[in-house]
Formats: sequence, structure tokens, C-alpha cells
Amino acid sequence: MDATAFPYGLRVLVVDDDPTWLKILEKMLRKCSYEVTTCGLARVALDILRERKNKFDIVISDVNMPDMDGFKLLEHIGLEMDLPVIMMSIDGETSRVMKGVQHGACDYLLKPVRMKELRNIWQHVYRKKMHEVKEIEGNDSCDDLQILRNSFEGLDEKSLFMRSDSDTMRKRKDMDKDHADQESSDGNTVKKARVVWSVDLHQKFVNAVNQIGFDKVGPKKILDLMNVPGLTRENVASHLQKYRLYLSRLQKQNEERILGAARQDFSHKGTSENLNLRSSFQEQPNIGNGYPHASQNIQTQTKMLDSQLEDTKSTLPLPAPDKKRTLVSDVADSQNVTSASSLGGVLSFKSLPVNQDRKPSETMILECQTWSGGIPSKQFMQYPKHNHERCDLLGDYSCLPKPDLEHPVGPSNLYTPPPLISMSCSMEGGARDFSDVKPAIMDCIKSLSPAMRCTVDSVSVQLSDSVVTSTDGDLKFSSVDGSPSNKDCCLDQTNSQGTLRPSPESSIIGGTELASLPDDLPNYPLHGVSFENIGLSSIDLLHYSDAMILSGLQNNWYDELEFSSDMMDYPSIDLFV
DNA sequence: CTCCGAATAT
DNA sequence: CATATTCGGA
Repeated sequence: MDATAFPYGLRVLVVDDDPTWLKILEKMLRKCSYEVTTCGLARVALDILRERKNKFDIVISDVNMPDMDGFKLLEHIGLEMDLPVIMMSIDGETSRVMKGVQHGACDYLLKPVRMKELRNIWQHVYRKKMHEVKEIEGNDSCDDLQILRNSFEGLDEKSLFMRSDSDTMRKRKDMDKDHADQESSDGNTVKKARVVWSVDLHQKFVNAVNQIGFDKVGPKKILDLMNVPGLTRENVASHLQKYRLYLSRLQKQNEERILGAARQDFSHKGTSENLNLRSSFQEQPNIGNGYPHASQNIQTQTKMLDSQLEDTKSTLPLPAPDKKRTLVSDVADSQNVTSASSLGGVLSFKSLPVNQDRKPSETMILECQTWSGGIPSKQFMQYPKHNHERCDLLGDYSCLPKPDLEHPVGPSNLYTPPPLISMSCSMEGGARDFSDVKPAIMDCIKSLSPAMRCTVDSVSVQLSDSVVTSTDGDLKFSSVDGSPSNKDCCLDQTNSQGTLRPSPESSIIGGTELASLPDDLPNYPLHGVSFENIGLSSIDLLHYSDAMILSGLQNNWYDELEFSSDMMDYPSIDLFV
């Protein structure tokens, strides 16, 4: 059998009354990428084994135990659970070794134990399994080895070695030339297998991060949540470092684009005929977490052309300056989107379905704040080599990986804090009424992601010159501030459902199920439009061109991979010019 | 003492 | 470059 391949996550129980040895052995075994449990007493070891039946693959026990003779333990184990047991002792007295083997030990190690020996212990498990299979099949012919091997692996791939996927099966470099493997138990000279952050592993990482909350993440917590055997805190810490670096780089990109967007926005200020709807995502101030990347800024600019305002309900094809945009707007039918960009932080719409009575000269500024704690609810780093080159435009990790079907991002095991978005609008001009504002808000939200299911719980509106009166029965504006130029209004319980795509997939996207959303969402000081099941948070919005978002392709992450390269063909003004 | 994370090493 | 290790500080 291939001695260079070793199982990742072999579950080893080490029993030794000497804590020093226990520690050393644990360290060495971990370096073999085994999953190690230590135990100082034979009795306790038995209890553990009984309690967690089938949770171990092999036992390594010292012969000399204070509470129970090592051989007795061996007997018990052999009798009760038939696990391979390796005995060890500090001396190599032949009679003892013999006794051990006679009692059923599959190996006898002398302290100090060598790394090489530990590296090979999995073969005992392997052999034992092979024998079992042989017995079952009543076939002991040797040329059936491959079959046996297959069935062995088939049976135990997951349970025994706990590989997260077949790629994760680590192979040791062929150093079995009998040289470097001579290190002994000091364990320091042995290089641990490098952790490869496969997409799968990274996915787990991201899930963990999202569960914990970005502001609260620590390597330890992530490690615990990931529950990947063999992975160390250091591994996670290192990866977290890279991840943060990546995010901050992203954010820098965003800021640059926002600057550009602001400039563009400014240039539009003169066009009084347009209704400007601009929404900017920013980090919730109260949850400032010290991570620069946690603060994202998206500005969504929505311009409504007078001509289209006349017929707001129509999905009239727009005078799209770019044919591709027409395509986009076709997909996102109700949006009337003419152009959009997210990386640039600016979504621009030439027209939006708005209320008929909208005054063309109004200017509304919508500001959204995310309350996901600044967490990208779904954030992937991905390796460009897996994708098309053009992904690089979005950075090295810009593409979404496939959802891991084996580890479905289900509501049960994953909770992504639903981003809460507070929107504050300031309107210049003749808005009198929340109904003036509401459609625009909803459109803004929808435009951010049609798949988003959002509820406008409340919106704080700043009106530049007039008190707003709500016409909707369930809408109520209350003037907070008498300042004529800056009225602060609050609107509660609007409950406008903006569900455009109530597809079940949308639950999966965000890794959050609508139903599973906690009712006890923290009451943020500012009421907000709550994006349930958003699945895309600000970074994502920045991240993936809205062409993508608006096309509704976000329902399929697989497509995303393709699309992320293709999306370059759907330029939006701010991003790709 | 543990844990974190920036700096540094490989 | 990606990951590991170190090391000082909280």
C-alpha cells in the first residue's frame, strides 16, 4: 500500500499517564494531521471509548498505567470495540513486547517514539479494515487488494479519515527515502503537512466567520466552528490574516471607486430635472469593529428621467447607451435599469417605476446602512486559477465558488446575520409623502438585488423643505426635528414586501432562511429597511457587478463562476469605462 | 497563562 | 505567492 499517503484526520486516542509524553505524542500525532484525543488514565480511556463508540480509529496506550494494567486495557478494547491498539513503553524488554502482541496489540512502540512510526500507524487501521472486508466477502485472495481497498475507502472515506473532500486528502511528499524521516520524538524537526486552503476549506472558514460575526471573529472561535480535524489555530489565524488583507484591499478598491462615483454624482447635480436617488452603504457606526474593510460604501444612484416618469410602470426599453445594458434591464425587467455598477459603488438607473405624482425636480438621497456588523454575509476568496482570467479584474478572490453540496449552506448550520439596512432619505423638492419616497426606496433595494427579500420596516427620512405626510394608512411620519431644512422623519412598520424572487434558492444564497431569521433582531437605534435573506451584502454588491446581480444570476452560484468572467461584457458606466 | 495578530520566515 | 512561525502585547 502507498505508505506516502496518509489519512487526514485519523482519530487517535492516546493513553499515557505521563503528561509530558502525552503532550509530545499529541503534538507529533497532530503533525501527522491526525485527530488526537489524549487521556491520562486507562479507565477514563475505556469510558471515552465506550461513550464515543466508533469515534476512534486507533488507540495508542502506554503499557504502564497507574490505574489499570495496559494489557488489561488492551484486552478490554479488543473485546469491546475491536479497535487496533498500539502499545508503547519506555523500555523494550522483549517479554513485555511479546506480551503486548500476544494480548492483541497490533504494534509496540518504544519511547521515544519516532515520527515515522506514528506516520505509519494508520496502516494498522487500514489492515484491520481490509481483514474485515475480506472476512465479509469470504475471499482472501490477494489480487483482490484493489477491490478491498476500494471498499475500504468507500466505506470509511468520510467516517474514518474525515476528509472534507477528495482533494483534501493530503499526500506527503515522497520523503520516504529513509533519510529525513529519522527524526525522533522531539517532533520539532518534522515539518507538518501544509494546510491547503481548498475552496472547500475556505468555505468552511467563511461560514464560520459569518456565523460568529465579523467583529467578533478570532482564530480560536473560527477553528472551533470549522471543526476540521488537524487544523490548528495558527492555520486559521494565518488564513484569517490573509482574508483580512484581502478584504481591506477590496475596500480600498471600493473607496477609490466611490470617489470616482462621487465625482460623477456631482456632475449630475446640475440636472435638476432628474430625481436622484442615491443610497450609500456604510458601516454601522455603533458596530465599529476596527476593521477598515468592514466598512463598505456603496452608493446607489438612481436617476429618473422625466420622460420615463410619465410612464413609470412600463418596462420600456431604454435609450440604453450600451446594448449590453438593455440586456441587463431585460432580465431585471421591472427595474428599468439602464446602467449599473457595483464595483464602482454606483448604481445608476435611467428610470425607475415611481409614483405617478412624482415631481420631476425632486432630489432624493437615500442612504443605506448595513447592519450586518460589516460582515459580508457571503464572501469568498477564490483563486483565480480556478476561473477565467478575467476574474482577475475583480481581484484574486472575486469569484464565487460552487456551493458545496456536501456541506450545504443550510439554515440549520449557518446563520448569517441578516444585514439591516437603514435608509435615510433626504429629499429636496416636492416630496410630500412617504408614498413618494417608498417606491424609490423599494426600487433602490430591488435594484441592489432583485433576489433580495426585503422589508421596509421603517425609514428615516430627511426632508429638505417640507413636512411629509403619509398617505399610506400604515405609514406614519413623525416629525422629529422642526428644522425646516432637515426634518427627520420616522416611519414605522411599513412592511412593504419587496420580494421579487421568493424562490427557495434565495434562502440558500444567503445561507439564511427566512423562516430562521431570529425574531429578536437587535433593535437598532435607527430603524431600517431590513433585508432579510439578503445573501449579498455590501461587499458582495461591490464585488459582483450589478449586471450580475440584476440579472438574477445570483440564484446560481455555479453560474456565477461563469458569469463573473462574462460579466465583463456587461459594462456599466462607472466600472468598466 | 491564553489568545491575538503583525511581522517575519519559509 | 500562500502558508507557517515567531514574538510582543492585550
